[in-house]
Amino acid sequence: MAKELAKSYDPSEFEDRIYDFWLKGNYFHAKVDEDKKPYTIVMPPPNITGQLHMGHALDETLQDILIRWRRMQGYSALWLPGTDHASIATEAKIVEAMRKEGITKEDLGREKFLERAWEWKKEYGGRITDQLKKLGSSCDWERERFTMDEGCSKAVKEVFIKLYEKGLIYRGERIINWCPHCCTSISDAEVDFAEQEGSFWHLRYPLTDGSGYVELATTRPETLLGDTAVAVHPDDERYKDFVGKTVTLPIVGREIPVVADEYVEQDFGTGVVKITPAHDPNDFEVGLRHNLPVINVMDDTAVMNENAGKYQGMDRYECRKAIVKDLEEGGFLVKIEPIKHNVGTCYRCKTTVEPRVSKQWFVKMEPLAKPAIECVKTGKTKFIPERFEKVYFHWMENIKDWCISRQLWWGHRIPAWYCQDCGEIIVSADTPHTCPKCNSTNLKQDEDTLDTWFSSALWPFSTLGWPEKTKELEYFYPTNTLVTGYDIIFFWVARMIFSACEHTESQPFDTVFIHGIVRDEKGIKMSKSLGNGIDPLEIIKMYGADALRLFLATGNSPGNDMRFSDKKVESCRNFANKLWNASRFVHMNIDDYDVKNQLPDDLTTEDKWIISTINNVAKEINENLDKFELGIAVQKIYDFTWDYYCDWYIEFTKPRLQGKGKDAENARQVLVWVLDQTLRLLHPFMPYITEEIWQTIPHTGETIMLAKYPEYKEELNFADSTAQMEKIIEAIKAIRNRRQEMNVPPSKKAKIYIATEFKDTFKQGEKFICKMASASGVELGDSFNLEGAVTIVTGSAKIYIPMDELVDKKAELERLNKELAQVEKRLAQSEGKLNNQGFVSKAPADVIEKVKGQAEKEREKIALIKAAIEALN
RNA sequence: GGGAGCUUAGCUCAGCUGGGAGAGCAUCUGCCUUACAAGCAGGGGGUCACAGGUUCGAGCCCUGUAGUUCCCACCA
Repeated sequence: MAKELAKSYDPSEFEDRIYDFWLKGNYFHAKVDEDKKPYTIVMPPPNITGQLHMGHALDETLQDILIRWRRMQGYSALWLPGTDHASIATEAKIVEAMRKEGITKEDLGREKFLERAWEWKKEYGGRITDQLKKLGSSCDWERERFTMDEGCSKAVKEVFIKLYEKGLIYRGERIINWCPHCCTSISDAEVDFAEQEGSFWHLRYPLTDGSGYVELATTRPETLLGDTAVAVHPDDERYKDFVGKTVTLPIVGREIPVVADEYVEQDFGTGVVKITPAHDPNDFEVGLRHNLPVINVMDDTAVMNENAGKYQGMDRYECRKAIVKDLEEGGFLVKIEPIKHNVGTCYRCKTTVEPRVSKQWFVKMEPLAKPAIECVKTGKTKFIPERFEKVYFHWMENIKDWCISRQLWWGHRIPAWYCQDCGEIIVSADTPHTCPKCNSTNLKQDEDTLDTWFSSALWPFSTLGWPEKTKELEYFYPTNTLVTGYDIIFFWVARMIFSACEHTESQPFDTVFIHGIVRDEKGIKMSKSLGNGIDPLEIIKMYGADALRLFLATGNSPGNDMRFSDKKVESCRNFANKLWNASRFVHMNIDDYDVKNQLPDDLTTEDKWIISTINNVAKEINENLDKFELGIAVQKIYDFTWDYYCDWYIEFTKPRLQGKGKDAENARQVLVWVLDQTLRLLHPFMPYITEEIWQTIPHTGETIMLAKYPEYKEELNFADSTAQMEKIIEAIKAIRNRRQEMNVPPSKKAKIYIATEFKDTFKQGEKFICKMASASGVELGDSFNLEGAVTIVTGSAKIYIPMDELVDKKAELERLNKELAQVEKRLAQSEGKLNNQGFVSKAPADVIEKVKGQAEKEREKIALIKAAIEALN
């Protein structure tokens, strides 16, 4: 550790060194310690394909603040890190790399492909965690996990089998969202709706008996090939006679029934809907109700299949064009109407999703959702801010079954085998060798893997050893705080809650602390495609991790988005520099002495004032942090450091430090003690700079990370001294103000006369007034009669500055009159309240007292100003 | 269609349970005062979107309106 501080603040000089120091000291490691209370955060695992972005930086910063704070408070604070295998994203990356080599997944085969994937993971999977370290994240790296490691895989199998045996996992033919690009099913949550320009093709389907036709409209004419009915509303008078008849499907020539179904809205369009059960979720339901055949007309890549007749082999959009052309030629096309409509797209690749009937595995959600709703309703888990609970309830209460199978190779393979002889399904953790039903050995495992979120849903407990009853699980679980963005409440938070309720009979965490997203300077969401992302690592290089962290913590309120701003990060860096220089000042004054980091017995008024102030700040900060008001908390330390410690206290010590005796020694001790407290308060927010400085000042302990977090102590509360110092500061400010208004150069000193009843207070403040308000001397008295002096009135004193030659009498009168008007206005307000019966009878006593006091002061001030005006005239 | 957030200084935003509006940046003025010009001191700048209501008292609570952002559902 450095013994002295460099001349200027250069975070790049020490941040990496400090992080290594922490790692070497093993300070991030949380032990099962029955003498301490546990505090646990599991990190939302970033994708192994990920690159650190501002969203991570925010998420990590908030978690690190909480964990460092609790650790300093004496908790056994565990921040458990890890990464997610991200099946779709990772598989896509590897397939893409292979494509460049000219090979496909199929060329390679499953095993070889997985070998490659694991190679890739080995090579790049740690990149994101290395980047997290730059932020100063104090995660317990010894406990780092991966969603596909042995333990997590075991948990996944356990859960799958448990749910299957309970009948909560089933396999069935349902309509699902299919991504033709990723070639896999995706869950409802993974579909993004995007508004697109499209068309309404109005078509005529002739009645088979030749008695006319029905007109209907579609946005996807190519699905006509899979139509198995047209539907009308049962009450629709217009089509009453049509129900039961058949129409002949244009081009195809298939005879399909006209059915009546409540699903159809009479008022929309013509009131007739074509029914394509294989390619539309609503139509699928209609099909079930009317026993309609399901004709799938596309293959995995959305290319028309053998059921598409002459269109076979065409891409769905090619087919659309061809069909429209044929319909037009056949006289079936009435008109084309341009429309804007929402189209489902794959959240990973943005390809338009094709709804499609397919055999998949599902989780039956309703029985799982119930306890999960209860969990939040009863407050076992609460959201911060609370409004997100509404979002959560709405989703949970309207939940549909979860499609969990994916046609991918990278992921947890579904632990189900099919007997090739009798069709029996065997779900088992270990590979079965014979069919329990027919004893056949001809078994084949399901080819599919599970949705990535299936394993992430178990993260809070699978990472602690579940299903084993480990001592870690016993001690650290349920976890305390989950910190994440509102954008993954459905994907992840909700699923963790119902999984925990089902499998651990407990909430996974007691608080979900939700934050917003970091937007760019213009308020636009940062995205790869727009190229407006800002790389946190670049910002760290430029300003330091502490500055970035301070920026992310400041001005950020729970659940709200924030804008990135270079300027703000810069001003945060400036704050770091301020702290750095204040510390250098302290060093200048202690390095040649043997200074103890403890408070002396005899404290001056200003010592008591600064001690009392930071003592109360500590109290408020702990309260704010308890309520997850991180932004407010850090603002208070910022203000204390800059506005109290630097601007005033350090200045107060300067005259004392000139001296040699006990007073100077005491000042040195208080300077160090308050700096130490400040560094501790600030440490969770700005860990690097606080450690770097702390190591250079007198301290006990190895690291500030394990120093006790300051808390309020009654014996350090000095209300009287605080009131006294406030009087002096008010006077200094008032004098400075007047001097500047009159353009008096700082070099010109003037004697100050103070008429006050608080003579002791101002006697003590004399040296400060001289130094900080450019006074050559101070004279105290009950009243002064000074011709041509400038008069300043504060709440506790009347101050005169005799500077005849500088006083512009007219301007001075003007100023005094202006001030008089202001104070009179104030007084009118105060008196208005006091004369108001309602106020006097209903307002709380302390408020009434306060207003009375104000009115009193205002009257005094008015009298003084009037006297000053009198004197000038 | 349903729901949520936001609207406060020129800009970006804080403002915790209702009790005399704040910060950073920008701007203006004066300062190289030996920790710091990444700084010091001081100033100017606000009908807290609008309209009602509750209250002794509203930036804060209630109702409505407008603008704006987002989420959910999805209509063929």
